[in-house]
Order: sequence, then C-alpha cells, then structure tokens
Amino acid sequence: MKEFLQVMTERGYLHQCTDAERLGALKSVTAYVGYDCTAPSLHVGSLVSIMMLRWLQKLGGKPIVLMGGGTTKVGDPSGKDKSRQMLTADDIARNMASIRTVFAKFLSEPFTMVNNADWLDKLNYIDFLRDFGPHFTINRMMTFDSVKLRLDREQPLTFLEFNYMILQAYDFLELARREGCALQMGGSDQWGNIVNGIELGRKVDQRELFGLTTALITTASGGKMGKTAEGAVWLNADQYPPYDYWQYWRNTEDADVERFLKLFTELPLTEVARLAGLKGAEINEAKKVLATEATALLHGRAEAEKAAATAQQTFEQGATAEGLPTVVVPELKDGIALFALLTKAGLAESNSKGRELVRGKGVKVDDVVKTDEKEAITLAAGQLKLSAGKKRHVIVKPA
RNA sequence: GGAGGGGUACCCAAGUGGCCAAAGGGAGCAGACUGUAAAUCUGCCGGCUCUACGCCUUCGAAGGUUCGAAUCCUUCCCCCUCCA
Repeated sequence: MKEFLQVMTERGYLHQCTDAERLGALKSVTAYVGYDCTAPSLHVGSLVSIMMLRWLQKLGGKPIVLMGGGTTKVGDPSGKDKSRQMLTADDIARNMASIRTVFAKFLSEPFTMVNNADWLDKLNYIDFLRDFGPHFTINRMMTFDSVKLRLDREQPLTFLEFNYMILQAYDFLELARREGCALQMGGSDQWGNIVNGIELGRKVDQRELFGLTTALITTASGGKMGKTAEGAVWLNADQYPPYDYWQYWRNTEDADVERFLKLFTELPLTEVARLAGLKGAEINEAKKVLATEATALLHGRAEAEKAAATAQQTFEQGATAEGLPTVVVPELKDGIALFALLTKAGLAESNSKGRELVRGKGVKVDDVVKTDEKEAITLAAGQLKLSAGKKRHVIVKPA
C-alpha cells in the first residue's frame, strides 16, 4: 500500500490520514467510500474520491462502493447549515439506480458495490442502542465539526441528523466484518464520521481500521468545485452532456490547471509538470489536455475527442461545428422573433430573458451581433448558428 | 411553561404607513479588456407579456385597520437565547 499512499500524496489527494505508517505497511487493502443518494447523479465534487478508488484498484487494492440507501434516509449534517429535506424511499431508490452506473466507468470488474440499507434497515432500535450506544459519548460527538459548527452557528441540529455519524460508524464496522474492509476514504468533511467508525471497530472488535481524507477541492478563486450557471456539473451524461463536461474543464482557471491535472487525469507527473509550466496563452494547451483526459475517463476517449474537435471548430476556426447541440425549430420557416427563438433553442429561460440577452449585446446569429430582439429570423432550409454569450452555441434548423 | 430576540428576494443583509419589486454586498448572466483564464470596469439581475415604466406574484401564514402596509393590530406557525 506504500505505492498507493505515495500516489495519493504526490498527486495531491491526501489531506489527513490515520497512521499512514501502519497503513502503508499493509500488502493490500480493501477500502470503501460512501455515497449518499440525495440526487440522481453525483457531480464533480465526488470525483476526487472516485479517482482514489480507481487508483486503489490500479495499485492492487480492493475498492468497495457503498451506496447510502440507508443513511440517506437520515441525512448527513456535515458541512450543512440546515437539515436536508427528507427524501422519500422512492426518490432514494431512483437516485441510487441512476448514480451507480457511473462507477462502472471508473472501476474495472470485479469491484464490490453494497447498499447500507441492507443492514441498517434491519436494525432493532433497542438492541442497537444497547450494543453500540455505550461506545459513543455525547461529549465526544459534540467536538466533531459536523456537530460543533451547527451548534456554534446556532442552527438547529436534529436528533435524527445527530445519529448520522453513529450509523456511518456502524457501516464501517459492518464492512470490516463482511468484506474485511480496513480503510474508509472520503472528503475532509467526513473526517469525524470516519474517525468514529475507526474507534468503534477498535472498541467492539479490536480491529485496526484506517481513515484517509482529501482536502475539499475548491477553485483557486475560492469557488466551490463544480458549480456553474446551470447548477452542478453532473457526471451522468443524460444530465450533463460530454461536450459541456469537456467545456467545464476547458474553462479551468490558470491557477488550477496543475492541481486538476494531477487529481482528475492519470497523466504521468512529468507530463503534468511540463503542461503546467506553459506560460501565458500557451496554458490553454494544458487546459485542452485536461479537458480531453478528464472527459475520456468519464465518457470514453471517442466522446472526449469529439468534444475537443467540436470546440476547436467553434472557438478556433469560428466555424459552425456539427458537434454542437442541435435544436429543431419548425417556426423558422415562417419567421420567428429573435427573443422567441432564443427560448426555443434553450439559450434563454423565457422570452423576457431572451430580450435581456439581446439588449446586453450577447446574442449572435451566424457570428453577427443582433441588437433588435424583435427581428424576425426566417430560414426555409439549412441551419444557422445561434450564440448566447461567447461560450454557448447552438445550431438551429427548421426541420 | 415563563421572559426576550428573530423569520425580507438564490444567499447574507437594510428597510418600521405612501417616493418599495424593496438599499447594499455576494452569487449569477451579458459587455469591454484578454487567452473559451483570473483580476478589473460597465450593464442586467422576482416573474411574465403586446416593453407599456403594463400586468402578475413576493417581505413566515391567515385575517383586520387604512384611500394606501414589508412596515400598524389580531391570531397562528417556525427558529434562537436565557429561565423553569
């Protein structure tokens, strides 16, 4: 496991680790990361931990993906000011089905996927309290950030949420028993939850368990990773198409390029260093590599290269690339007002928004800036390129 | 159960009878500058449409007073602090 830890360190994944010495000394480790099912897709924020599982598998470890079918019913208070709205069992099941597809892209068979509802749902309240309650003190739990921060900010923390860390601790114990899992990984906000699991394993089973966390990945300008205009950058292709995904990485800030190449691609560090060394506008080359490599990991090499080609035609040659999203607008035959066309094409949320875009000089038709929002656009056949801002381009056709 | 403080738009936060669709900041979108970057500057920023300063909805909820309420009154709900 030495090599795994070394990669984690060199590539910037490692934030905190319990007893790295002893962990490194193990030959092979089974490790897990838990994912809650709060949305129909994971987003790029989860990518760091997925990459860790991938590296682990590459370097001889055994990855376990834990779907939080049970814990999602409770809701993790870590890093949140407010309780989450309760999700129905149906929502959770649907989300889980949708989320789990992504792991097959990053991990190769065989890998283990489990659902903690399989054991949490069966727990008997009194038995559970008697068996495990004595191992947790309120005093200790109050010191964990997830609890402490909420209390410090005078935000309510419900008893329901308060139990989350206990259940996650129990998950770790359960996986240790079932699968011989000895390591839990996660984001830095999971540290408290992870440590609780480690302690429980020691107290109940005299097992030695390990924990490893990554720093919360933010952009150089302090923004949260994976937030854009449209919301989160999702991993599922049906919610965030490969072309958009490529664009997301292409628009990385200069200051983040090296860090992201290390975290989100598997390029050798020497190559990363070379790319990161590019100066001024040349660093755009590095961003393209980042975009293509990161997209290839998730959507496959072919999709990644298609996205890269589309971007090149659109941005570098000013051409209308076939790979751009295409929208059929039959009204074009008889002429349609520009603001309405923007709405139809999905570039504006409403006609009013479309008008605002035009007034802000943000709209182009075939690369010509339009200033009259009411201008009738007519097209009997063929296609035209409709642009909102510099980055959002769509092809519209009458049929 | 008692006493006090509070609930304003995506978030933070002003506003205590008309000039309030509601200051300011952040986020977001667009423009300029650039390199599909950052920083900076400018515009937009509740929603909708026939763009008219027109209509609709909003200041925890429901009622009421008033020509007129986010602002006053009543009841209710929720949160926080201290006491029991």
